[in-house]
Amino acid sequence: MSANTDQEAALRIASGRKPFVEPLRLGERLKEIRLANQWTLEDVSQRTGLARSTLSKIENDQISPTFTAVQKLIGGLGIDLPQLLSPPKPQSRTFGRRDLTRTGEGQQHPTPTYEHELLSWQLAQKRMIPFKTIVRARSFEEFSEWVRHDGEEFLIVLEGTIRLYTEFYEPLELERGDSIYFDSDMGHALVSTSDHDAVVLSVCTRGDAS
Amino acid sequence: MSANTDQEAALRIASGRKPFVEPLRLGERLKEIRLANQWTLEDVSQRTGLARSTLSKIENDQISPTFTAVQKLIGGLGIDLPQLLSPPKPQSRTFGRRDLTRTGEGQQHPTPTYEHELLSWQLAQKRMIPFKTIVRARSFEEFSEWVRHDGEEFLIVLEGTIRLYTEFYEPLELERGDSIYFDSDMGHALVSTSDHDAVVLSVCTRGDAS
DNA sequence: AAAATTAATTTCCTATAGTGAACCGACATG
DNA sequence: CATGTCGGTTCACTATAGGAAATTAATTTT
Repeated sequence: MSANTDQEAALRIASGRKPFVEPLRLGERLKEIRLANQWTLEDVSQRTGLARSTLSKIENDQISPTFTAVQKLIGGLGIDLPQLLSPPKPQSRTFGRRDLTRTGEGQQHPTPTYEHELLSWQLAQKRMIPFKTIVRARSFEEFSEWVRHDGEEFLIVLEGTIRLYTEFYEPLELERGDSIYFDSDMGHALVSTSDHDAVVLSVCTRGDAS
Repeated sequence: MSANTDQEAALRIASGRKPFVEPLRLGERLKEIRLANQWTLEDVSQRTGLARSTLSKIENDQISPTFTAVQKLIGGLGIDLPQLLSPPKPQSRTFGRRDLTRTGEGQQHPTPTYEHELLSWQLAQKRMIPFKTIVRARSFEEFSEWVRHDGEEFLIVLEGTIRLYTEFYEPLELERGDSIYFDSDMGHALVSTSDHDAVVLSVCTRGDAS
């Protein structure tokens, strides 16, 4: 009866997947905030304009609130989203999260020029995004635009050799084992200079605020 | 026809409340992100598991996505909530940093059990610390204490096979190509289970305090 | 202890989010 | 120009979130 957790769990089991600490317990957190302020469901209902029953169901993970409902919550309770989402009790941690990804079991994201495989994708709230990329492109001309995203990126060549183009600099030839660290809001692009496709591992930082 | 603004406004007036929450146009922002990456609705559908039609309606503020839908969005697009909610960023820097490290040219830090090679060590002010480690240890007994440090760690096996011990969990056997992401304040330790030394690549987050 | 009070849950119904399929331009290609 | 096909919107339908009221659980009152 829990909102979407069952089917997801089923999926996870079906696909032989493991641990995963993921879905941030929004309901739990809401209840925590409510109790901390000694509010009753009725109080919160007054403040947010949501029905008591609805609030109860949200707290018990029986429904997944619509985004407008979430907005009413944060508006009515005078909190902000990160507060509502941040997992309860960040300080006194008595456990740790971990998420294993076996070779080839990442989340695949194919594009014409690259083939990305997102690693550790089952773990939410990460500060880094790791992924493997198969580099198909063979010439710079295949790109219409620079790749560009906030933050920093670390990259190491796992297979083959590549040429890394970056804005403001000369292209670099990277061989297997070579690595590079750069500001990823600087335009960049990769091509394989091997006869076969090259494989690189990247780790990006993720914009914070939480 | 707009997803929630009308009723919310009415409510606010009726209850004499002040508008805390900016009426953040989630749909608009989503479309922005989608176009910035040159994704079609179909692409996003693939990544998130949401229907094309649903995405279209979200973008046009015809529906208010359920929170599980929002989670699928941020999961599938590899972004986080603040990013999805905050309006576009001022951008365009006029330079960028980069630091190349050729194979074996990192800064060496030998210890009895591990041999660390710090990568991109010439670049200061990084948000991530990448390094290669040659794992010499062959049994858990060689450790007197858990390794433990603030933040998060991503690790992938480059050569050989290892066993990863972590607090709170069972040990894991990792083969070449397998990777794992974990909270590094949770105690952890590595041993090689190959006949030769194993090599792993790690990336740690850096505490913003230091 | 029964009755009254208060807070959370559950029920049952309605409103709406989510889906697949059909539908529309806008561009190709023959 | 017919004929694809590609990206997006709309439609008809199903699944589920949200609300009003009944139910349950726990306290307090008399």
